Amino acid sequence: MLKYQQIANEIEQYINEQQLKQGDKLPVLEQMMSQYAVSKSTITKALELLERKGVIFQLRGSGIFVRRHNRPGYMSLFSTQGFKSNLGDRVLTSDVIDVSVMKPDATVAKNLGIDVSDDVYRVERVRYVDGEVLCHEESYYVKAIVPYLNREIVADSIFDYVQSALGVTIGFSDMYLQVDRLTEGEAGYLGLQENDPTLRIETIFHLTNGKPFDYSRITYHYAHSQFVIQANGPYM
Amino acid sequence: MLKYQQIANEIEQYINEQQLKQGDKLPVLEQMMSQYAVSKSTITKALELLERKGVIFQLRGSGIFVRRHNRPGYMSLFSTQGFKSNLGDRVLTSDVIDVSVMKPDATVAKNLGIDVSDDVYRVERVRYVDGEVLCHEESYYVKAIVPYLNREIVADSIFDYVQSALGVTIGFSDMYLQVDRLTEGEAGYLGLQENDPTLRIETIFHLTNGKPFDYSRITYHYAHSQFVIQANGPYM
DNA sequence: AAGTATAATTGTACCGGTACAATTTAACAA
DNA sequence: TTGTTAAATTGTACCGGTACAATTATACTT
Repeated sequence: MLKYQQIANEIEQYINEQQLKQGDKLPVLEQMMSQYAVSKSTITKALELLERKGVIFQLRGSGIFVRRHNRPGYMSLFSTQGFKSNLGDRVLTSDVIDVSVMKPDATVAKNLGIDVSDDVYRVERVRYVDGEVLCHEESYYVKAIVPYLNREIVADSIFDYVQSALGVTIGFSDMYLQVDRLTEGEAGYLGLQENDPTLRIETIFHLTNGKPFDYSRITYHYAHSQFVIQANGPYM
Repeated sequence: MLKYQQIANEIEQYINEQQLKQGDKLPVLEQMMSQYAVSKSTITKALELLERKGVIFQLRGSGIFVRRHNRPGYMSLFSTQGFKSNLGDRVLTSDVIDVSVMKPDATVAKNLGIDVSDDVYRVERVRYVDGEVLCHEESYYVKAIVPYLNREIVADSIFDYVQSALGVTIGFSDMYLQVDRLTEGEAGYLGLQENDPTLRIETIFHLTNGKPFDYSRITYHYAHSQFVIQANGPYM
């Protein structure tokens, strides 16, 4: 692991262990430099990472401060989207409904930038947090990139698998949000009524080289999905 | 304006003017260095800014490439949240319902980190994109930080005003998302029916020094609000 | 006590450099 | 042609430095 990532992790761990609150001051840059025995720019990169993550904010002339939002119940939108799993102490489980190889329809092919004759894995799941229904997910993986999946892998974290077993690294993703009403089928999976409100998120995950490899449609249970996004400045 | 911001702007402008598409390659780092006559680290900072904004992605050993999402109809979630106004060519207007000074209730005071005896501005608006109802907004500004507002200012962009006229700079914000049903009153403003689905977003805007100065509750028209979020890597 | 100028603190912008890892291209061999 | 190896390309990590702007603390005045 890179130095600045390692340092960022240690600082975050320190904040959690010491149970620091919003506004609490961290050691100054110069002290961190000597503590971790690295140059200023390395510390700066570590802090920048934490700033983007919403863990700290920096104020020139003053210091480095802890940033915390004040609503414990809310999940980070990105944590439910394959990213860093900071659901805290909450447990994420899945019911696997389908894992199969198939040909994509026109919409799926377009979103994945492939041909309708190329193979994809189709995965359908219902996901739970602490036993409560969170969402229904239907996702498609480019088989040329993810050559093998099974129910066991899919029951756990697919992203951990492709990352560690296949050495595939996720670069960026485009998420499309929309509020809508549930169809009858979806309502069944979520234990709700047809036409109940829902948040639909379609996401296209790209590798670091820009190639799409996963297109997923998620339908959230409106009562069990409260999200937080920590944004930075006018320049985000 | 800072060098790296200026360069970032020029690069983005170049991409738009040349109508570059997803995957198109930009000049290499070294050429940019000589073109703008700055050091490598300055170019790197400019590119990093654009990467966070979702405008480019960089691939070591290969080059710098244009990133574009492929759904023209969708608005960036942050552009409707006071941030960079890249709604493209779409026009944002407002009906001002209320601008008044008052004492906050307990909830508002808590979210703004002030006392119920402190003054706040209350602003209520209905917002439109290209004439269609987008959302109903109710927001509260700490009067100690924003000492004066009127209907004219509020009809335009409040953030531009506080930024330019008051010299106040926005640091970061916490956004809380939730799907729910409309109340009768809200439905009236949005031209919808009671119990129709809606996206509610509460946002707390902070200054660079970490002090909250704006707490707003926005209720979106489900049929006219489609959002895109361009996220970066597992480390966001 | 309250304001005002001054100095110390502290993070950010920017420079210029070395080493390196990932990718692409070129050269080569089967 | 096809696969393999080597070399060139290209962005990233990390170092160490100077200058500076924003904040905070101090000393000084009134």
